[in-house]
Amino acid sequence: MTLSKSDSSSIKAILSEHFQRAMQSAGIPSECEAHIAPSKKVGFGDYQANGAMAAAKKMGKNPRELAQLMIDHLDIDFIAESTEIAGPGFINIHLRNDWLAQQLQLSRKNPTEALKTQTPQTIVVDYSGPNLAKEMHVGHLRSTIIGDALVRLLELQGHKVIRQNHVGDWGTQFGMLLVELESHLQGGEQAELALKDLEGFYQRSKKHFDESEEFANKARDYVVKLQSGDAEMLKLWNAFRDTSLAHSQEIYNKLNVTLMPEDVRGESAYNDDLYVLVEELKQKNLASESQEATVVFLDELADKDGNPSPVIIQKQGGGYLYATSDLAALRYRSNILMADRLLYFIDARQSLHMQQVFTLARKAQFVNNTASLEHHAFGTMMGSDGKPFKTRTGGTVKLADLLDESIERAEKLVRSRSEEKGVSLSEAEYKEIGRKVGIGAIKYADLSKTRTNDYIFNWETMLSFEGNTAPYLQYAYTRIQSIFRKAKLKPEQMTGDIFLAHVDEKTLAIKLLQSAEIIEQISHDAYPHLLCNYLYDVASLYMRFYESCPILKEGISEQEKNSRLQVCAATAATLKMGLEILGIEVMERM
RNA sequence: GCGCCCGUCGCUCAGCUGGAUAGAGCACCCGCCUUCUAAGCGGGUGGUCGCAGGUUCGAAUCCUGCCGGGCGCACCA
Repeated sequence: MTLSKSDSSSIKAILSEHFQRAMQSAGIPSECEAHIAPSKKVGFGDYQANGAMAAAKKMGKNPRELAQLMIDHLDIDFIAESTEIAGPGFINIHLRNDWLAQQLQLSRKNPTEALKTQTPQTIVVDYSGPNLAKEMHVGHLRSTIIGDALVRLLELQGHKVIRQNHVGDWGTQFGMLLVELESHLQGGEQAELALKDLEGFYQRSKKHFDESEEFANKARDYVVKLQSGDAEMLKLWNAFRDTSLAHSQEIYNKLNVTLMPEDVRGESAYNDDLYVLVEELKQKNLASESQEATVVFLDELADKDGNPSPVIIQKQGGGYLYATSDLAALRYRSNILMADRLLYFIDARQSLHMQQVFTLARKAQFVNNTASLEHHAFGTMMGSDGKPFKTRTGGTVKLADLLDESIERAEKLVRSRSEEKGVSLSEAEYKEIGRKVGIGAIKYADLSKTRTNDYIFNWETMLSFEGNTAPYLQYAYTRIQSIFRKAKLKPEQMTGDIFLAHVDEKTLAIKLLQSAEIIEQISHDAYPHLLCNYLYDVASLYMRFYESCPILKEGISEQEKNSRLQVCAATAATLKMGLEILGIEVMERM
């Protein structure tokens, strides 16, 4: 039998299709599913089909007998060496070693082919979005790295991905910032220098605003001038914006995040759309005046008593709010960027707001009917006390400081470990490894937690170098590299047949062949922790294989050595690909 | 008050489109380095899955109600 393209996508897909076919021939109603899943226990085969019980229930038959009937109609000899019925009607499937070996060999030739989507889409991803008035802090970490992981994953699948960094570069606060900046520039100072400490600059201008009536009045005046397009103001604003954006870019570079200056499209970009947008909403009879503001009442989000949910789109005095610019951005992304999916990686506290904006955009037909609007919310980073992560003195933790501390701690750990082992690396190597491990640890600690939940930040856990951490995965990778160095071979050059003789080889091979399933799932649900868990499984199974299957040692035949080296190469490739999706770098040694 | 999220070994977290004996790391105990990096591997101790009902052949997972914690609910973003 020849396998179609979709057939070859994953073990699960192949088994599902064949079981479905068998169930059909066995006269089982088509709405019944095979429910194929990897087995959780060693004794239960490699995969299992759990659908017989539900189908038997529906048909009023004995589940074990029905399972037998399914097996009788099953044609999976090419992939499975045996099947057996267990318990109330589980079908345990034992996969063929030669088939797995062959699949692994195929995947070695073109590792990313199985990941490619059959239906490429245009996907706009909104993430990071810092407020340019202040320095980036820990609160920006999750949006930035989760969004970036999804962007990388979707691009790997072959989608057209458009990054949108919706920075806060507009609004009343810029009045006071521009007044403050102007006084610095008039004193002959360069913008870069004046804004070196962005946080301090913000605090000082806030202080002046609060304490000086004259300063405050000037600030209000500057806002009006800026928003009406005054050239002097724009020049000042651009100086501020450019400097602040450079700060963010520095963080992105350090974090190994793919956002670039051209991905920035901030609130200011929609300034000219806001008036028009509000007028349109009025004309469509969606917006009305209420308590001197312009408000849209959404019946779709009404409470129990039927009170509609209010969304203010223009406040008293005519100012616009973030709901208004979010709507403008939504329309731009759907109509101009032609997005099939619009992904938002924003704090869970914005859930109601996002729901309102999405509902309103649909109602006003600002977005294409078929476009998928998705808010992928996430929880908060907490300190060891279970409260939002703060400095010892209760202040906001700057992202730059957090990253620097992590790099410093990681480098120190790498050095002390090397000294213990008597290994000595060059100064440059220590720096590079420290950076990769430090950044990797901080990102992985975050990405490996379920996105929607709050999580507790802990230096010791994430840099303990044990368990489900970035360093563990990086270490597994370097172990493999070390073998190839010793064998004087290159992983990518390995060819020839693979044999899966040992049970630990087989288990690892099955796991390696599951990467496409995982990637596919994450592309829908946007849960990077699934990838982390998968990679941890891969690394753990590799470590086990490493212990039980000697590769370069005496008494190993050339054929076996070559086969095992290919298993190593496949593992390294999977680890590297997975870590690259997460934006975590690997190294040759550590 | 209404809405959203969460409650799983001592700690940090998986598992939640219902499936077999609830998993992992840390901590604790016992083993494994003259051979591919011991930042590793194997084994063990430890859990009435917040509580109570319900649906089901089967519930940590679905439904209802409580208890406990976090967050959000009109002019900041």
